Amino acid sequence: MLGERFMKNFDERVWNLIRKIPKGKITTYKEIAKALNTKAYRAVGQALKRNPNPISTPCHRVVCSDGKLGGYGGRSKKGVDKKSKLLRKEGVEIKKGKINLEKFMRRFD
DNA sequence: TATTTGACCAAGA
DNA sequence: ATCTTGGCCAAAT
Repeated sequence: MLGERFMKNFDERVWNLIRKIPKGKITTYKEIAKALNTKAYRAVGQALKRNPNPISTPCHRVVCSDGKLGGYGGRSKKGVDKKSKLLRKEGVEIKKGKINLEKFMRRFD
């Protein structure tokens, strides 16, 4: 994308994508990497952890490819619980700690 | 410059 | 269903 040309670094591209996820939808670390034409799944997680602005960047909408939540605010149980709550409040169903990806995934085609 | 560190992923000795 | 392993890549140390 031409718009991407002016992006500074990897982290910022990740944050920008996340801001596009609407309430009630989620995406995975892998999908983000794919959208950026890279295989840096892990680096995506790191980027979220380094998220400078949790207010404008809804990092709770990013989960693992197997439907499990992944981490939030360091990978404490408490953080994940919070992530779970936020998602439910937005309408995302979570059964047995997992999300139905088919149903809630936001794709970046 | 080199090594270490992850909020990951997929396959399975 | 859970755990281990090797691979992956950018940032931090």
